[in-house]
Amino acid sequence: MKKKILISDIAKDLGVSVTTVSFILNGKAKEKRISDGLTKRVLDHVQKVGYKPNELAKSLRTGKTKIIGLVIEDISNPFFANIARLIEAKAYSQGYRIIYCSTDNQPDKTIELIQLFRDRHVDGYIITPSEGVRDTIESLLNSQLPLVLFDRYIPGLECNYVVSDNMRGAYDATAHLAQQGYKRIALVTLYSSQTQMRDRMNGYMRAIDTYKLQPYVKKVNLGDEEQATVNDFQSFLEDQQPDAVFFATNYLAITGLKAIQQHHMPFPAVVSYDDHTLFKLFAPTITAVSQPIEAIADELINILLNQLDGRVKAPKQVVLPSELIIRESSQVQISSTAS
Amino acid sequence: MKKKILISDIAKDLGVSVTTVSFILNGKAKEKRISDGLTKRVLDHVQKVGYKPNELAKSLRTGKTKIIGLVIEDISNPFFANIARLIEAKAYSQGYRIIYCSTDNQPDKTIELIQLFRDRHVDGYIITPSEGVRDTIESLLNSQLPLVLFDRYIPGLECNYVVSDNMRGAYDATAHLAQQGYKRIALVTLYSSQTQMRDRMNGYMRAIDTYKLQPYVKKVNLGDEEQATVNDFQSFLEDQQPDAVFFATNYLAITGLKAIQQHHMPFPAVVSYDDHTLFKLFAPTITAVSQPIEAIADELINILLNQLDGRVKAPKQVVLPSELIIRESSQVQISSTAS
DNA sequence: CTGAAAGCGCTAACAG
DNA sequence: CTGTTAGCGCTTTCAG
Repeated sequence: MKKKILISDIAKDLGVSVTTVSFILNGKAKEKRISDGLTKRVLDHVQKVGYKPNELAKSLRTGKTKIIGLVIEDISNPFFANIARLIEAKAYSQGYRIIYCSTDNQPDKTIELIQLFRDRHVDGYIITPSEGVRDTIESLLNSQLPLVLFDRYIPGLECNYVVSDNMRGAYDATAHLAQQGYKRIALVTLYSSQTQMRDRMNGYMRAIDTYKLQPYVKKVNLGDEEQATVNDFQSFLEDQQPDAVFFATNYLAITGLKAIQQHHMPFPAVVSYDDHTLFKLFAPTITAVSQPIEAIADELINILLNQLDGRVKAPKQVVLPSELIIRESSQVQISSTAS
Repeated sequence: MKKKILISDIAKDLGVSVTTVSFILNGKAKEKRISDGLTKRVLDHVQKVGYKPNELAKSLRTGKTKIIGLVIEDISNPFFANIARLIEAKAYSQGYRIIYCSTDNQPDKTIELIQLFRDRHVDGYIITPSEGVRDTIESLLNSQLPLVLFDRYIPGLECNYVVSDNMRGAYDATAHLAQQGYKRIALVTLYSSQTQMRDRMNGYMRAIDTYKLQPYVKKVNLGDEEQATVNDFQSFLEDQQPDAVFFATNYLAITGLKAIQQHHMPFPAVVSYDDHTLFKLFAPTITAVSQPIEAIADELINILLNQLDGRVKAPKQVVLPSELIIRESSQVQISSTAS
């Protein structure tokens, strides 16, 4: 069961040179005009003795690792986990593996992780950039490393990315609430000037303008303890008495729902950016802006693979539409506590 | 920005030998009696020019990759994603990276993935074994590779594992339902003879015996399309008219809840094995058997690190208690459709 | 078609 | 304390 067979062993076994074996193993038999008979003989023997080339040596020699580095905000967030899952499947079918780390959206950690992947010579990068990593990304770009950002991008940086149409999604969500007759529509978002948050804010504001409403914005810290955030929400709800709340991410929505339920306050209308498996099971079911997860994953991996194949392309920047899935939580009229 | 600096470059720069530099870089300065002055000089210079050793070459040379292979059923399942998250953090702090793949619980894929990791010379393995992978695991064991299984184990195989006390958890859940006065308590589980499923079944049956009830068991296929499973559930519910249902996994519970809601049937009592962030927000809130995720992750990584450190240990088999979190869904008395 | 041989960059005997 | 050097296992010129 020892895996000690070397390419030289199999060359010796068959009385041929390692070069020949190497060529055959790397599919260059035809190109190098090696006879079909020999090719088959080698392949059969390799199969029989179960020889597996040492990928490490291969990588050292070729500079290719066949590994993609996935630098993601948080793998335990269903949105990211689902994307990771889809990317993994695609990558796998192309012979690439995934190595990943979660950044918690902390710049230091993100920078360190990217460096780590770089030390490990991953072939390509898929990254959700946190704030303050522009230099690091630029350095990757300068080194011509295949790279694609997602969920958010870095303004002004010529770079592949795949994001959803956050502005439009947020506009649609807010407009929908306005059309339902809600007057005090609040936005709950993060302290963050990343593009996805900024765009959701802008979409919200545009709808507020369109419908001539007043904005009510609550910002919270991503890192805070959940119960603190819950309390924070509750005082916001009490102070501002919104009759509808648009949450800028699904974990904000979840925390918000906790706040609402724990306090047994009148249930405001609710819309979440990002859907969640269970939102359709809630009572009431939760209206959500659903990002096209599959399309995002597809674009990501395609862009990256194209780069990896050396088809050097101009930066590709993809903005995919989100879909507003209207459920009960934005239609219940029981709670118009509007002034 | 080119990262082309070699260890020989820095040796040359400083007029010392590569050995010296290598020793210093690997923390063997003291051991090799290299002067503090020189050590500092080297370290400073390395810092200054930003030299990073090529990890690939290092790995090829030492046989260590500092990578842990995580072979998991499905990274998009919150239970696994959360464990992955915790493992990642621990591993990271010890200088290990994670490389992962999802198996969908398919034997072929699992075997292939393990082989892949092996080719890549990962230093250790954390695996949720699917059925039919005994030989592969044994081969890993024979090769003395650090390895720990979790969520389920392979009966009769002397091997590290970390699981929760599935039997007890299932017993507690079922007993709780019985104590609440439910008479027709159904178990919804998978077609699977893996240990975790088998033990949950056994726990259920023991409670059924204890309380002298009749068992009602529904098995479904993991791979089926969700809507098919939903329909399947519905006919089961109609046929058997259980007044309580114990779901053997949280995704079964979620699918089950969909079935119940879509059909607007009387809401039976519900308990889920595995908790879920949103279960406490449901109406009714969902009673669940909660696995000690942090403890599981801790044990996993500790066992693995101990092995990686060469502290060869006798196989360690850890069974952690689960906790029954009683919420509304197992107490609502509105729907005792008991015969 | 095939073989010899030069590395990829680093570690660690071994010999000063 | 330090330098020389032999590989780790594989790919890939460059000559046959």
